[in-house]
Amino acid sequence: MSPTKPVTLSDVALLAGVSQSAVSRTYTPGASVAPATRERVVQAAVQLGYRPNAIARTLTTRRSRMIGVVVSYLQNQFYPVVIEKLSQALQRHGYHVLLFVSDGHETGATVDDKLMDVMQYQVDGLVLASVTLSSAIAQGCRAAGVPVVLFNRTAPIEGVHCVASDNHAGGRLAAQTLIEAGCQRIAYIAGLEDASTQIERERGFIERLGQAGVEVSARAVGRYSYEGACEATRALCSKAARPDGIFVANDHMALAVMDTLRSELGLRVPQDVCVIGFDNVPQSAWPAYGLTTITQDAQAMVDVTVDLLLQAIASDLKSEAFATRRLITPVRLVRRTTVTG
Amino acid sequence: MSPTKPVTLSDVALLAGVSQSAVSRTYTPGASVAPATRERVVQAAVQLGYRPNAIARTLTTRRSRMIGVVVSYLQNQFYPVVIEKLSQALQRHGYHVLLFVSDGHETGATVDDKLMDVMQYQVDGLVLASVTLSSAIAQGCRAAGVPVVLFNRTAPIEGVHCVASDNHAGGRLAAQTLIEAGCQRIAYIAGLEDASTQIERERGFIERLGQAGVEVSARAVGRYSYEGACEATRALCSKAARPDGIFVANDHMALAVMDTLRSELGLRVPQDVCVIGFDNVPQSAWPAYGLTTITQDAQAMVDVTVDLLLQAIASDLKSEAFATRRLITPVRLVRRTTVTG
DNA sequence: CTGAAAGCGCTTACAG
DNA sequence: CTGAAAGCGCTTACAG
Repeated sequence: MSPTKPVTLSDVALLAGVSQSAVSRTYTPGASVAPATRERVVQAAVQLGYRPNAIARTLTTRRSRMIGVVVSYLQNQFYPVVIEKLSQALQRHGYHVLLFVSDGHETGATVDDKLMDVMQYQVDGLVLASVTLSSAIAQGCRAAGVPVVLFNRTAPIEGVHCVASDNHAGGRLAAQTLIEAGCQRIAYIAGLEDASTQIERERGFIERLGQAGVEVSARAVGRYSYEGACEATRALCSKAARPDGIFVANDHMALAVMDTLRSELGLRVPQDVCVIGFDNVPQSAWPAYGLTTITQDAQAMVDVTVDLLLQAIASDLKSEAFATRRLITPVRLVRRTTVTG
Repeated sequence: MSPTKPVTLSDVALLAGVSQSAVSRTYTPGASVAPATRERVVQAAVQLGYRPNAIARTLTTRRSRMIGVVVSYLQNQFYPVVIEKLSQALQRHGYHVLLFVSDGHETGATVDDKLMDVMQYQVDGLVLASVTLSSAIAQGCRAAGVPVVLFNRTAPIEGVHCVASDNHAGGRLAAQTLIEAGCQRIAYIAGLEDASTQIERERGFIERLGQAGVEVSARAVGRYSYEGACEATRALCSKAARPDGIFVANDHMALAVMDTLRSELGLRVPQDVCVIGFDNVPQSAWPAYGLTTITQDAQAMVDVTVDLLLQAIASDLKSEAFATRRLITPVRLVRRTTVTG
């Protein structure tokens, strides 16, 4: 099983008795090759077991057909779902994903450094789906000439595209749902303080609450992690007047909130406290939770992202200008069992 | 924001007033460059914002420092965990992962075809963590000269390495646990019939049961999916003598089994029926489930995989022979609340 | 439709 | 320690 040395284009040309150009054109869609020539090339190619070298092609065409995607916390099931859909959508267009998992514990500088590695692979585009990433990096990548889209996140950076759902409207919906359920002491569990998604959801929530003349009775920070959300729940419920309704910044944390409420604090959901989340991850639908939540349509977000990327790449190719896009996907309430009414 | 044309090595050489070789050596660890030369190169490089082109380097060195990883079903939380750990371990060694998500619904030929795309990117190694993949593909990739390791799976293919946990011992442990709990009618819910992992777990299970003089009272196939497991549970419980103990081929399905048992069938776990899974995914520890399970140490499996890959790549470099490895990671019981006793 | 030639951005013997 | 040159495997004007 000694690795045989790879068959190259010129090997094929030799065997087929044609020029390298002819072979190359045979594998370039739309190039002009006589049927007879193509036939001989193909025969030689299969005989030799020829596989074009995508790396060499990248060097000459300056197109790698690779998209860098950066994520951080895969425990939150929203991200695996996104990776799966994104990867499949990209594959359908002949692209592949170069994955980069940023470790949440590292400092910004380290992450940014390692991310620059990804740039060295000449990715044709970059999707940043990590909340913890500095905005500087997005700017840096864009400056390097690669289209970048922030996924499930926004930032007012010229040239950096964003795809997110309507977090503000979602926050409002959550508030309304809790109000209509008759909750009196409404609390909020935040994600990471400076995440745009977190900020928008909270803003919409507070705004709608305010319109009904109610204020958030308590607030804790769950940092987007399961453990953090458990702690936040304990903190909230140790107060004098425990909340009877909680909006949690995402489902992943909301599941932790429910676990803590029921198993640790002996409280019933929704009888003692209503819980509403955001994202609609697969587990939210599992009977053990039946979480009422605001749906974020991952498929729509992915489709929009791929479309955007493809357009941006095409524009780059023709050196056309391509305006910065900030795309917002609609959101809707999914009623299950964790909010009364 | 017009994409500036990238700075190349020769730009740096020009500005620094040295040869390309000098610049190249400055970025090649261990190459001999005079400190003064290096200094001038580095200065020119930062001034120009130079980033080495990993694609060009790959073409000359024949090492891409990319590892292809193939997965299929990311709903099963075991895989996101693996991807995260694998990606991070690889990054630590200067490698990156080219991800390929195979769609479970496609036919083998289609998948294999698309997988061959990944090969065109000259990956230095391949880890196949998809149950549904044909073994032919593993063989094909290996023949192309790339080290391949089957992850969480085994196959007796010369030259194809395997990393899996001790599924047979795990199956035995599950049987023993159910027997000791006093279960009388013990059932099994299988994954995908022809998956090696599925087969080994079941074999160990049946073997240990046999030693205690008991037989599997019922068996259903869950196909590794949540929905499949729900159906399997219904099928099992519609029989005359419903099982009082179930070993489920993995945790992802076991959670579905518990949901169906409790919410749909109104049965208590473990009072009415004991449930034991395999993998120890994060959700199994969540209070809503508290699933008793056989732990598969993902970190250990990943570490072993990376180690193996690195060794195989190094051997290839020196054109040394490298014996086929089949590595088995130990397994252990994690008692929580779904089995009595 | 076809081929010869240059070039993509690097690395690596080979001399010096 | 350093540089000139060849080469990695492809694509792409440019002639014909």
